[in-house]
Amino acid sequence: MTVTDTPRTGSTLNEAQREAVEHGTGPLLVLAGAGSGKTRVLTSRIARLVQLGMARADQILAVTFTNKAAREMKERVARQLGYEPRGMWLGTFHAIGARIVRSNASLVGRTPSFTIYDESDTLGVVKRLMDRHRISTKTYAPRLVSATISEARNALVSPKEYASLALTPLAKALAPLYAEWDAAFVAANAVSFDDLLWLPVALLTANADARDRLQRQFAHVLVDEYQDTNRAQYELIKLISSGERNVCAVGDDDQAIYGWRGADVRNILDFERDFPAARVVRLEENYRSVPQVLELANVVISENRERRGKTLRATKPAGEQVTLIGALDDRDEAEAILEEVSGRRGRGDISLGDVAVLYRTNAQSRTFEEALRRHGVPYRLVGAVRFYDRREIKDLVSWLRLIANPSDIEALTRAIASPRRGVGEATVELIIAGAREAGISVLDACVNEQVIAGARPVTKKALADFVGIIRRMQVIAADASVDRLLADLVTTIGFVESLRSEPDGDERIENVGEMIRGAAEVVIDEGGEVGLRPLDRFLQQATLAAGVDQMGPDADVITLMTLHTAKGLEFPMVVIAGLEDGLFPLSRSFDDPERLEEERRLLYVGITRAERTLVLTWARSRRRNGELIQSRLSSFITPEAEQLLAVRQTARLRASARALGTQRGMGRPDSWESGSFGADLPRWRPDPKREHALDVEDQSQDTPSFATGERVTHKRFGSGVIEALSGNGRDAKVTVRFDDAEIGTKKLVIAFAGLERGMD
DNA sequence: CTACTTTCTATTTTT
DNA sequence: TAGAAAGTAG
Repeated sequence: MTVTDTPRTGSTLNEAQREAVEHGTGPLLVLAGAGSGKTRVLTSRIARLVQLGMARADQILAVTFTNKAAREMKERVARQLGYEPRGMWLGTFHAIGARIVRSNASLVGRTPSFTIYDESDTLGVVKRLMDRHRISTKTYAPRLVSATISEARNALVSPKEYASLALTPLAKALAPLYAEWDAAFVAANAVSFDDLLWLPVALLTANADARDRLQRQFAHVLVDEYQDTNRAQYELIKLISSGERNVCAVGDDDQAIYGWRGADVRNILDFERDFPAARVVRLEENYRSVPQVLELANVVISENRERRGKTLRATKPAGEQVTLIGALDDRDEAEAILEEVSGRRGRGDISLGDVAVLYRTNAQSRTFEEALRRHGVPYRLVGAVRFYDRREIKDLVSWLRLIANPSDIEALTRAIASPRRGVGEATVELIIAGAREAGISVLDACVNEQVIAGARPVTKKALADFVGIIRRMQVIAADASVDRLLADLVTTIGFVESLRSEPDGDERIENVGEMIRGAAEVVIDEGGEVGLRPLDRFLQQATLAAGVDQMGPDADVITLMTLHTAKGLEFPMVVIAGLEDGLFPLSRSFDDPERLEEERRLLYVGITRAERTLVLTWARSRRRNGELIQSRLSSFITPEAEQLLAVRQTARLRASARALGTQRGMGRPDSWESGSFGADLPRWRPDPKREHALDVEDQSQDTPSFATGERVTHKRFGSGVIEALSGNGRDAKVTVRFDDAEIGTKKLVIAFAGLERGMD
């Protein structure tokens, strides 16, 4: 597998690419269509700046979204220069943010050994805050609370502003909680993901010295995937670059897929307004995909209204037509995909390593995994379960975190319970509250007589032992390597023994070994940052490295991943599965045009990953959350799009449709009976409005037929959108999300609900 | 305090 | 369906 945008035209740049690379000073926006060589432009530009002496390496800041993209850029710059530049700041937004926070730690109330809290740690903070504010987790789900505050942070809304803007009951309830947000994190000497952006922005806004220093340091700022920047990221870039104004932003508004995380496409749409006199360069020549793929991509994305407008031009010769396969259910879909792959493999067209199966939700991967395992086809699943998310690994990381940062509350609650040592929830809460009141670290609180006065002697003993181990490890951590430290730790706490008695114990023990080995191999890239223990670097690396980054070396195996994860990658053969209304696009986006457009961009991203072969699939019924739901082909496949496709259906879908037809005496066009396998299959045009299988059954039962995404009206609940269908005949049910938020989502038996089509 | 059972509920994407 | 939360027994 290869990564991103490598033009196959040799070493020369095309005219637009050269214009971008050779642009001198002042703001530059590169609108780079998929596969148009944007990484190449970025790296060539950096190399050129350095080579021509326009900037020293340490005067360049280059920001990406993923570690993988950062690593890729680093390698390619080095290759083009012929040596590895020293002192360049090249990393993800979050890594750069962490660096800024660390070098100004005391200004934001932290020490340089602060912990970066991941999502679940942050959720722990939220739960504790909710508890303290007497907000029931039943009224507001902690996840919702966490997401709401995250949204505010990413939009740079301070607790004060939030309180004054609070209108909804949720916002009003949350305002006092958000007011204590910073204190809670300061107490734990921790920082959330969002705060890795928020704190640098706050710091650079308030502190002119720090701002001047960074502005003077960076003569050139380059930003990759600019369309996915959120408010905080945008502001950070502006703050750092307003000195020299040499900003080069590269992105593609058609590939903006992170709106749900606060990204704002307007950042790229309004670039010229934000950076006056900006030069804009468009890269529209695609070096990646066959024209058939690009044509489909163009047709699909042309439905979107909010875009700068750009059409990909193919440079490759014509290839294979894009295929659309309808399947009976998700298992049938997986089998069909395997057939497509093995057929082409048998002909020698592709190898397994050339194939990626992309899907909307992680849950879909299971069916594929089962099918692949059944057939003994090797695969790799990217991104779903991160190594560091495994329980045993998280436990060990918690120990390490507590060694590095004795104030880390979330780490303490985890580490103290693994292995079990007779200290329970009640005692832990006592310690946390005590630490807060006394203004001491949670670790110190464990052995503070006042704090643990109420605990039983056995518990006190257990606590003393626990603290003793951590203190001993702290001494070791001062200069030992992380793998040494880990090995010592694992022995001291008898971790392996404690795992042995558990289910899957062997696998977990195996993972522990892998972690120790991994720690030994972690290349600590100092990047000019000094004065930190190996432990601190290791921990940051562990939390900021996501699934994609752990993608192993190329192997001849099928790759499974979500469409989001696939951004920036390319494969000779791509399968996009689950093209059904309600799944892709997800039902939640049906009534929000902006969300729907984002979903469509996601499909565009998926399509443009394919170099030669693209297969789209959908299943008429699918198991979701333990229930069989019926769907129709995604409305993203418009009639115009469908004209570009070779449409087929699996044998099982045909068989079932025919059976239904005869059984119920429903006639079908003759074309259904012709052909049996392969490319000469009859064309079955699934009319998005009418003919899908559920209709056939339902009509015979005299119950009205509905489809996901359809608008309906209920006598009492008003109008809403159908999210899912389940059961059949008399038991057929619909899940309807009503417009009235108070009513929410309800599951109704069609036969009794008296639903009417459309709005009232 | 822990280990077990039962109940509930919520389902997107991730740095 | 699976994972978390709540409840129960020892």
